[in-house]
Amino acid sequence: MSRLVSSLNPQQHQAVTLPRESALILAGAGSGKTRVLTTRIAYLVESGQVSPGGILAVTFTNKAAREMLTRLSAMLPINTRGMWVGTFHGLCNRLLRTHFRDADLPQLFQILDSGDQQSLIKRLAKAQGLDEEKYPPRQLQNFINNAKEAGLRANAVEAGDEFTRRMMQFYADYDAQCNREGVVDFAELMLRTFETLARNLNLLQHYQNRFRFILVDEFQDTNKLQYKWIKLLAGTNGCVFAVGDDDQSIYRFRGAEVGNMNEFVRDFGIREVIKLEQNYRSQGNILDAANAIIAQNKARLGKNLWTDEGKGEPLRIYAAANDNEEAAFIVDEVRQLHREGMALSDMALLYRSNAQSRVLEHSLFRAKIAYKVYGGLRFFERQEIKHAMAYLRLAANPDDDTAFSRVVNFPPRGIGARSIEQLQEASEQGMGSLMHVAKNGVVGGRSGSSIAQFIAIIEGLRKSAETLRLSELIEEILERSNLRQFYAAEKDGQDRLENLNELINAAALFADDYEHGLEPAGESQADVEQLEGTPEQQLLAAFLSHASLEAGEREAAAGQDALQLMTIHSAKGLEFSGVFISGLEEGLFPHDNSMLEDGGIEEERRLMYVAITRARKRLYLSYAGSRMLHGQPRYGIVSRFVEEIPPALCKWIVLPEKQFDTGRQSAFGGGWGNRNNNGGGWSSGGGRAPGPDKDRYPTPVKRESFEKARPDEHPFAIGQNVRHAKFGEGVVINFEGRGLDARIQVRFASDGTKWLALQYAKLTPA
DNA sequence: TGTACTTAAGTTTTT
DNA sequence: CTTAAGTACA
Repeated sequence: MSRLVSSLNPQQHQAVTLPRESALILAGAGSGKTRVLTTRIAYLVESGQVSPGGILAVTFTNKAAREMLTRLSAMLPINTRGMWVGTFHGLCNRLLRTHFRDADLPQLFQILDSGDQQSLIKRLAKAQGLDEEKYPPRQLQNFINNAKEAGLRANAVEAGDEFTRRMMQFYADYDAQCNREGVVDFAELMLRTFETLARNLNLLQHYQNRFRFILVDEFQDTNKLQYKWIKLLAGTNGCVFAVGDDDQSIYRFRGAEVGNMNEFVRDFGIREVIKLEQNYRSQGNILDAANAIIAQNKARLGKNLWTDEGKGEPLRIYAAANDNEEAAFIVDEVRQLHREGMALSDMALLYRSNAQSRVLEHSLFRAKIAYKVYGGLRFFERQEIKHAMAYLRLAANPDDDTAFSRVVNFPPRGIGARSIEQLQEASEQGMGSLMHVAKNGVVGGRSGSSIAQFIAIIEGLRKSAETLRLSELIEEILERSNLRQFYAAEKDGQDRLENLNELINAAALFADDYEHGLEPAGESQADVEQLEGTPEQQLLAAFLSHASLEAGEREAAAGQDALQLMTIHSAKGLEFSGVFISGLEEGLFPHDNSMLEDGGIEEERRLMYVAITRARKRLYLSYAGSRMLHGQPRYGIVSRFVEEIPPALCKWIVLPEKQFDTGRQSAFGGGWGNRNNNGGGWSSGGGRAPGPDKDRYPTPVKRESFEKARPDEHPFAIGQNVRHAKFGEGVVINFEGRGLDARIQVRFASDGTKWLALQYAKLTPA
């Protein structure tokens, strides 16, 4: 016992050893959050307060769940089998599989991923003759998911206007269709579980009694429904250990409600909020910068990170003339750090939006620096894998229309759009699923026989599914469907073939784990209802769930030492010795779109906070005076977030060969160091803010660029910094018209982008 | 049915 | 610029 808690700091210790009462742990970045969570579980089990079966620990990602399990098995001598540790959706899946009858689901219900969901919506919208212009599938999907994530069924959605009423109707039809097919989408997993428990008192009490301790990771990311779900399971006597960080709440756009933290304090009568503020990751200057930035936010619970490890190096800031130069700078610094012994894999290059990776990749590629981009397609999202899985889904559930539509004519077997339409029409007239009407011979002629062929393939697979091993079944799918032959004949099909073979491999591995009880779908005897069906069916269902719920890493091929490229969002939770935050320009980061939303800037600022706190030792911030965006140059000024960092923590990098002149500040680089001419001070500090050391780093002007950018007929240059009497400072980004009609477009630091009539606008060079 | 061209749009993402 | 999705045509 003492072994577990002896090396914890006082706050961690307090959190881990709390008596049985609900608590909120405000865990700052790098404060040992996962450690506290897992040690708490180990402590509870080891001190005999609960048996493993009484633990429910819930996370958002499979990765986090795996990490927790790995750490737990290292801490506890006993096996972790009886514990319920998983993602919200994984745990819901587990509950629904066990209680499929109470949930009104077929035993082998399928899970639709976002792509599947969208194709179902498209199919349905088309069948209803819904105007795609007025009701874009994407919007319908959002409407449905938002409603479900708020815990609302179609009949509960308030519809004030005709438009909403129509979407509500569609939502109802969509749900009906899902029920007919026996499929559930992600949000449905949560909502259905919630409803099943809420309406079945026996079941609810069983689980409320069972889960003596509920632990929630990344609590700030929970949506309304997830919070309701937690409350329901906790009941009146529950004990919820919620760990989160409001300052790292960056997922509002997908339904996360930071407000749940305050709700939680109120609903559960939390007496004390424990703050973990000691940081074990970053050096002092980095933490000071993070603290200073996040302090600008008003809506906070309040927290300040500290370390006893010393200040470390200053943050390095670089103002590039353009995106290419920014990339070149990063390449040089990465090289240098690598030479000094920092592993490439210990460095991250972060950006706000994926599109920014292109230029960076280009430079890295030319410089022959190994890099890895996160965020690509995942294994189970690949086209060829989805096709193979569709056959597998039909083997498990022939009424899965989404799977049917995907492969009825793939590989092409001469079933045209008209035939598929006929099937769909028949299906809508209440004649059952696509497979069902297909069997009834709705389509005649040559297509009819092709369809019969397809049915025969599926029927054969269904038979095989009863006897063959999973990997053998997939092997058979590849052969009988002609998928393998099809890709073998395609000119670029080689990779796809390899992936298909990998699928067989993955299935074999999965089956192995499953039989050894490593996969949670194999239920423990403690549960109310035993799983039914043959072992083969269970395994098949588990594998299909696995494919939907855990689509695989978004990581490129692993192994080699490589620089890590990713968006700031995907960097959350990770740490690196060296971190580059690129593209720190107004409009890009904070992103333009965020400025329209209420609280948008604060969310962007939290994103900046997350980015900064990824760094252990060295942190670079860079921005570019101009960058190509959508094929056009876009001129930017330095992000407000750079200005919010106390200048004393920063060192401005100016490359020797870039020192041209010490004249007035330019323009082109969006400020090259001194954005404000306040006597060398750099705006935010006031007083004796050091900013760039002028003796060593004269403020450069990049002449060539400056000259090129100045159209003769205008008094201002594109890229030039200007001052407006009312709007303050900004940068000229465009012109329109000539003479008295000429208008000038300026991106202001505080008021966004505006078009001004050149004749009237009182602009002065800044 | 498949290929070639046009057109529009372009934050962030897990399950 | 780049990509995805839709349209026109052989």
